[in-house]
Amino acid sequence: MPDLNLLIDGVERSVEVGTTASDLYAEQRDVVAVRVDGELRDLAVALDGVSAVEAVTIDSPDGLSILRHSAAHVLAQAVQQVNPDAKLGIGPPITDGFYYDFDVEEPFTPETLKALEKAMQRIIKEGQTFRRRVVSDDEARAELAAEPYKLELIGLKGSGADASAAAEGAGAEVGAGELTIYDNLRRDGATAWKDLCRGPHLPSTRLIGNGFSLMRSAAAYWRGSEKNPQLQRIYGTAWPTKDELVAYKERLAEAERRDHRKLGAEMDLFSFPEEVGSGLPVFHPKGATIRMEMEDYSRRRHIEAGYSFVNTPHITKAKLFQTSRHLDWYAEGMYPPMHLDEVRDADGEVTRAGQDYYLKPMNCPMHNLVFSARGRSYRELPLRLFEFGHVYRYEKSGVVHGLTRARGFTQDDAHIYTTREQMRDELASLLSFVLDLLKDYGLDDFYLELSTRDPEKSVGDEATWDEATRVLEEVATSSGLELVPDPGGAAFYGPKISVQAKDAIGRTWQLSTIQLDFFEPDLFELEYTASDGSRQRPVMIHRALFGSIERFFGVLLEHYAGAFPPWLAPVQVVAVPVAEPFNDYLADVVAQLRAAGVRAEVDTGDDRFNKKIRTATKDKVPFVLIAGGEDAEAGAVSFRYRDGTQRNGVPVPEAISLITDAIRQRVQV
RNA sequence: GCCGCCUUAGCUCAGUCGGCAGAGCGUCUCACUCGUAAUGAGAAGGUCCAGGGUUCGAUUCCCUGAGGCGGCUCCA
Repeated sequence: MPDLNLLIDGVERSVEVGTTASDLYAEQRDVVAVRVDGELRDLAVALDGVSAVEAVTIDSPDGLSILRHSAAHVLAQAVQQVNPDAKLGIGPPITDGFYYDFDVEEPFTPETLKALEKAMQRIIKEGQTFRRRVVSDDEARAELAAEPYKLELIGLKGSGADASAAAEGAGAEVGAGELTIYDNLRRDGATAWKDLCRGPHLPSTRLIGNGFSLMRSAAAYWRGSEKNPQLQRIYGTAWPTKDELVAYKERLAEAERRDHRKLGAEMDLFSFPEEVGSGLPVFHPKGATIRMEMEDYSRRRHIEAGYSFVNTPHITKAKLFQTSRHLDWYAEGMYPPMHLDEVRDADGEVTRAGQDYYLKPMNCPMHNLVFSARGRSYRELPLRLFEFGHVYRYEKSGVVHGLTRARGFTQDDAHIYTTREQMRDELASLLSFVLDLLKDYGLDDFYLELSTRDPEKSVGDEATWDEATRVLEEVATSSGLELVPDPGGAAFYGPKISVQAKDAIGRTWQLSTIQLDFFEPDLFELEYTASDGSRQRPVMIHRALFGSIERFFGVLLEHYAGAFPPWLAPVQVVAVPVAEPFNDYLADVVAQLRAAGVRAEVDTGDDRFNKKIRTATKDKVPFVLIAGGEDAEAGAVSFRYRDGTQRNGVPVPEAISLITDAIRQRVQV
């Protein structure tokens, strides 16, 4: 009696009434769930009344999320096994893994994580099944009376609010439609554990197998607000196979090897002296050399693109940041003021009022003052003011992170003043300028993000925001790159496009930002004289390309894993004599290289030849030049590259032009 | 800022159940050293993050602070 007709993986078929998806895919072990009429469901779902069903395999994005979400449930079961007093928060899948939040008396330790992993292993081996059960709000409240956080989630859902908006990850618990509880059933049918959950889940815990691992514990605010209590979060990862787990851990290890903080110390590039202060880097000679090259090339390109260079102080009176509204909006992100010039008499009475000076967190107010230093004509626009401007932001102590989140850093900051008519063309050419320049530093995989207005945190009228947003969107779209929306991500004064770049190991970094600003020109009453003699207000574009030089330095350091292309490498050539008698021969070659502007050194130390090769290789020097008797007699040198390949007997003049060409063309070797 | 962990030689890390502090690498010295990733020997190097407390005695235990790490919140 084949009386159900439906599309199965796109093929029209007939099945008996009462057939479930797991009947359908009984032979396919990698199918862990199904999409019925577009909705993800457990394999146990009956197909009555269904018009289309598709398999969800464990290695698909949906399948991986289901695997990880089920692993989170197993973790929670394990935690409550070990500690029955632990209260459950939420436990969603995330990129590469999952987490689960718990309210517990004592935070988790690495030892408890190990014990929990063992407990999870036992649950997995039991082969528990996940059973979905629809409950009413009241039933759920009764069953979960001992779980205060779950009750709160039920309340949120009841209030009609979007649960996923109310708490990141909460959507995985209560979803939008009916409320469901998932029971974990032992093989004898007994309920081992249960959790409020939208599902779907794996058919059996066995599928989590050997591919999971608990990674770390940390505190996290309940429902993501620092006003709420902190729960203890356990992060884990889960993969369909052990091999994939191992590969994932290897990716993490590779990222750790490339960590710019580690490479920065190893390669003697920069440090954060405790005596200076948290988040305030100092650059050592080699690091400063890389910076210099980064900046010099950028300067040259900016000159070619018609920018004017300015220089402004690091510190200014409070008035300037009152005008710019920074003190209204970001005072807590700024270093506290220095109160200067106050005079008191013998009684301690103020006889001359002092005033507050602030370290600058942004350069734009200063650049506005350059604009308004004299009358401006439409003929000067677009006026592009550029500065490597050092700024200071008082980042919270817990967020400071190497060069990527520092308290003092240098923006490659430009402010472009245009007419409204010029704005669109200027933005389009600006975006291609930005992308071209980033490519020259070795990054070439980009996407764009469009950050739009946050009504809670913005100045100005909606119509102006709409216009600005529309123009940015058009420019971004016409670049042909992928455009990802970032609603509410804009600064208070205008929407922005940000360029996200992927590095050598696939991580994305937010680099350049291009920000439209219709409001600061008002605040500073900026004006130019138009062709008809009227006074007009310019539009302002904020633009940082590296974002911060320090941060971009860190990104490049990790991207290249320290092996910079020759033009950026702090030491471009190390000359290694085969034995001491050839020191002078190589000193002469190095002198010629230096005369050609190459950063070259001879290793005249006491180490033996092989050790010198090893040292140069570990220092990631792009060109190692070797000479012994053969080379010296032929007036030649031999190249050894970082990967161990050789090019022997190259005549010195040819070697020099080979090196200088590679530097000039900014190629990697 | 919040939670947890950490801070010992220039670097990476041992160690001391409270009793004069250790290794490898690096540095320095001497000898050795002619073809592509570690020659050997010796030496120097420490307020065991800082301040306070407990103790006959603190690098070790307790408190406070600084700095770092992993998250959370934040990131103009």
